[in-house]
Amino acid sequence: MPPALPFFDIQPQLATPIYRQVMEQVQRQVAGGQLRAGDELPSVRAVAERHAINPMTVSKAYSLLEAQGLLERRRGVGMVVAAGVPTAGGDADRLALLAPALESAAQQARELGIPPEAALAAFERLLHPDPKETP
Amino acid sequence: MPPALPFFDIQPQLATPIYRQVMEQVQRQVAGGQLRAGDELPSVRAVAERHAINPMTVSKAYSLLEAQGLLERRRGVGMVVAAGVPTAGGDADRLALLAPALESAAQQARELGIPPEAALAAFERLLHPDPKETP
Amino acid sequence: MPPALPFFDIQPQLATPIYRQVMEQVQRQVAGGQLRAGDELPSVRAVAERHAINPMTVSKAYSLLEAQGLLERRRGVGMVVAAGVPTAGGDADRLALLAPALESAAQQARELGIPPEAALAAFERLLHPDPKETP
Amino acid sequence: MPPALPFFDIQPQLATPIYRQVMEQVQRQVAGGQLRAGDELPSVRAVAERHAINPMTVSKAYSLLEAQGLLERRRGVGMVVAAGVPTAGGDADRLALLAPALESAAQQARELGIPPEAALAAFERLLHPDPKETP
DNA sequence: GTGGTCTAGACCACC
DNA sequence: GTGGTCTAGACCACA
Repeated sequence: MPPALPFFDIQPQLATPIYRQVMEQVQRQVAGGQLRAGDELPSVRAVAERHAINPMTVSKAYSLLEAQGLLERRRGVGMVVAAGVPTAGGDADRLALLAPALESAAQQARELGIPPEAALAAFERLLHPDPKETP
Repeated sequence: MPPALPFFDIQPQLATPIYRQVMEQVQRQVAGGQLRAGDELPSVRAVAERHAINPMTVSKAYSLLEAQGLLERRRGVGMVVAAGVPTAGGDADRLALLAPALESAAQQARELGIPPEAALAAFERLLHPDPKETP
Repeated sequence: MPPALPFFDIQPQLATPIYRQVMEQVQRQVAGGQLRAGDELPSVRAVAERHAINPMTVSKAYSLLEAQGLLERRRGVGMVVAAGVPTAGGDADRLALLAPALESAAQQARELGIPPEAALAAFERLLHPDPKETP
Repeated sequence: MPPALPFFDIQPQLATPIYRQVMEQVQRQVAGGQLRAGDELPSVRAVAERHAINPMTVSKAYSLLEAQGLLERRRGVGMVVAAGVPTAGGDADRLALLAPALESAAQQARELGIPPEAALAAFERLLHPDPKETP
């Protein structure tokens, strides 16, 4: 039982379509180990109501993840993380998933003429967001 | 004379539309100082042929940049970086342009369960890509 | 240029959802060689109008086939059979695609107590449907 | 006494709903003569345990067959094949029940470009599955 | 012209 | 309760 699933972090104003935001977050949470084989996902309707979006949008995300083999449909129960999925990807796998975002950021830094040290410092600040949130 | 413009780095398979890839790269190169007021841009036709994309796509990007005041149309010459454009943004400005990419990468790293040090190390490797390119 | 694409054979009254009927027919026509790498598919709107179904239904089929790697989206052009797809599957591949249908029919024949010869004869009649259509 | 009922052949991963798989198999075994008027069916609970499915699913199938007049509920005994049911349909009736499956297979063979002889041969192989199972 | 996304709502099917 | 399918229609983005 996943205790208090944080649902998802949906931002409709982004260029990335909502259904893709859902897909990518599930993919990363599976790769990161927050979601493991057999874990249930929040129901289509629950997610839709929570974020005030259309159930079909959520359903689309889930269906595509099912087609990818990441989720399984349990009739009358809902969607669960597929059995064959490794509990957590190796470090290399996870870094591979992060690579595109880092490459894009690095290219932008270069185009902006920002020195590597400055870019690194800014990134480090974002990685340790708010120390006082863990009392 | 812009010394051997590297044209652009166009990837049609990305979700980001091609005309936006062009726009963003010009914007960043101007902000970063690689492109300065008066510099010529490669012709629409040249860019289109080089990357096997539709000339209308390049033209659309240039036109939107012109509407933004970043480029100017010089009769018989082509597009040049507009006169009023500051030679290079301040450090804060440039970091602000980089911030969204870094935030996105940081969020992904967190969701993937990648420790900050590993993410930083990977980023650093990408920021110093190939030492022998600077002879 | 595929000369006079026969579109698809859609039967809304079947239990099989329409989007699956489309998917399966494309898959089989690719495996059978009627559709080859680079061939264009009829546009979403054309198919929808032709069969009086909703464009989204067709779009869903195409999108899933794209996710499978069988189709590619050409921006502003439409969907084409993906480049990496083999011109026609080997005989074994094609028979493998046919197997489930044959197995199901064989099981039903057994359950119905129909002797193999009778089932075979009935099948043969259906495989040579209408000799006078080739004048 | 039905001699060692083979229960059913249930495949939850198929698109066909489980209760329909049960219904169709009973219908065909009655049409084929394997099940005759008065024969007992395995209990709901037994079927459910045997195939690890929900008892309500089996019950639904039985109830629908009862509504069709194919089965009868005998107090304290369970479901039996109804009295009025003909011992076995005529050959034409049974072939009519098989026809849809054969038509579907024939269409698929055509779309796959499989020559009739090859399809027939494959079908024949499946109809004579395992000679040594009849000792 | 092309496909993509999202909505609102209906109805179905399964468990 | 669960997800699936389809519709009608709007609006966007790309080439």
